[in-house]
Order: sequence, then structure tokens, then C-alpha cells
Amino acid sequence: MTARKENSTYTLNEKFITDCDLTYAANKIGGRWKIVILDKLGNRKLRFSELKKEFPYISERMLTLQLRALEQDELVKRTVYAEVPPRVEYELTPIALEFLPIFCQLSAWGKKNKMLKNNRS
Amino acid sequence: MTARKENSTYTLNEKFITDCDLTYAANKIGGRWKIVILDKLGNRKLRFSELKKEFPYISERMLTLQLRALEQDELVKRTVYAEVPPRVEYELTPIALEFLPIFCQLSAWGKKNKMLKNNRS
DNA sequence: TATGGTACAAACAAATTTGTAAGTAATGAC
DNA sequence: GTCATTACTTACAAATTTGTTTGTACCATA
Repeated sequence: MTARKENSTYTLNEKFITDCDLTYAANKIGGRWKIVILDKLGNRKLRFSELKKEFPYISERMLTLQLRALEQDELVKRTVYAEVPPRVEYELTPIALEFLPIFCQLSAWGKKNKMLKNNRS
Repeated sequence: MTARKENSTYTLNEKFITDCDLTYAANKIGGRWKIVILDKLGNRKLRFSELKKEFPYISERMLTLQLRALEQDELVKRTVYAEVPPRVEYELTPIALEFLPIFCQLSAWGKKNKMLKNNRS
């Protein structure tokens, strides 16, 4: 999509990084928003506007951009209902559901170590 | 460090995101390099130059930058030996070690779903 | 006829992240 | 006295990510 120099180190590093299973996975949920969106979606369906309410300051553009990317990666399923006003629902795909236990563990790490850090400050 | 508008949406979102346990953790290992560096470090000590060899195209600047950030977050311990030429060793801290099993699972996800994707293309 | 709600899209702008190239300090080997 | 070695640092530049603002299509309802 975005033109880029073929053999820039930037691109070589990117290739190197998506060849690795670990970073392949990490990239799918990287960036500021993806991981929280997936987590909020959890086991339920949410409409665009409901998702937006979950993140008080996200811009609509960001939200659509992230949802599109997640859809592209087949982590999110988008269902459009031909109604007026429009209704669109988002839900996790089976492969995204597999991330949920991992998110739990990350969350536990976060909780624990955020506490430790606060107690020292 | 870098000045930033106090109440820009960027900053508000950042706050929102580090308040959450999940994204607090995710941020510690986010970006292009941190997660692979931690993973490579695993249970052993590595020198700067040894680490560099693991990533064929990383720039020295990037490597130091990431290592400094990891040190700051107390995920990596840095030991300097007063020799010439200098020797510096890096190793994971106990709280970083707790990430390793999570990396395993992410890696397993990556392996599995990369395969699925390839078989469809 | 005017208004309102939903889920976006497009053009632009700011901020951050990542990479490039060159240089430094100390010392011992040649 | 010059060179090689190691682990950086500095100044700069490119690329990507994130945010702002404005606008649109749809039709039901007032």
C-alpha cells in the first residue's frame, strides 16, 4: 500500500521480524489500540458506537482504521445490517479468541508489577 | 523528555491505556524490538555484540535505545566490566522472566496461524 | 422541508518511532 | 604512531502511527 524502498533496512528488519513466530503474533496485536479492542470485544458482539464509548478519547478514524486492520487479519468479523440508521456489529473470530487467555496472563503481569512499582515510589 | 501538549488527546489516550493492566504490560514489550530482545536473552547473559548478531540489520542506535528502555523498566539488568575493550552483559530480571511463558504461547499462536494462512494462499 | 442518528471516508497535520552516518574513549598489539 | 576492538553517543533524516476536522449517505420522523 504505502510505497517503501525495497531493501531499506526498515523493510529487511520488518521481514526478519514477521518471519519469527513470536513477533508475527505480536505484530497482530501491536500498536496502541488493537489489544484493548480485542479484549473489550471478548466474547460479545459490539456495535461501532458501543466500542467507541469504551475508549473515551479515541477518534473515529482510529477506531475504523484498527477495526479494518483486525478484519484484514481475520481477528474480527464485521457484520453489516441493512437498516436505517445503519447497524454494524463486530465480534472476535475463533483465532482471536485464542488470544484471550494470553491477555489474561499479560493482565495479571501488569496488575502485579504495576503494584510493585507503585509501592516503591 | 520530549515536550508534549498536556491535554492532547494523544496524552489522554496514553494515560487511559497505561491505567489498564493489560496495556500496561503490553506497552512494556511493545514496539519493534523489545519482545525479541527479551526472548533472545531468555535465560542467558549476552554481550552487546552478541545480541547485535542476533538481529542482522538492527542499528546499534536502536539496540542501545531499546536496551536502555528495558533497563529503565527493570526488565533487563546491565553489567559493565571495567575492561578494555569494554564488556557489557545483559540479562533478564526476575519480572522479565515471568514473560517467557507468555512468549511461548504467543509463539505457538504465531506458528499455528501463520501456517493456516500460508495454506490458504 | 428540515433535522437527526449511524458508521464511516478524505484531506491534512502532529507526534512518535526507526534508521543513517559519523565519531568517541581507552588500551594494547603491531 | 597507527590501527583494531567494543560499546556506545550525537546529529540528522525518513517512515510510520496517531489525531483533527470536515463531510457524506441513508431514510425516518417532526
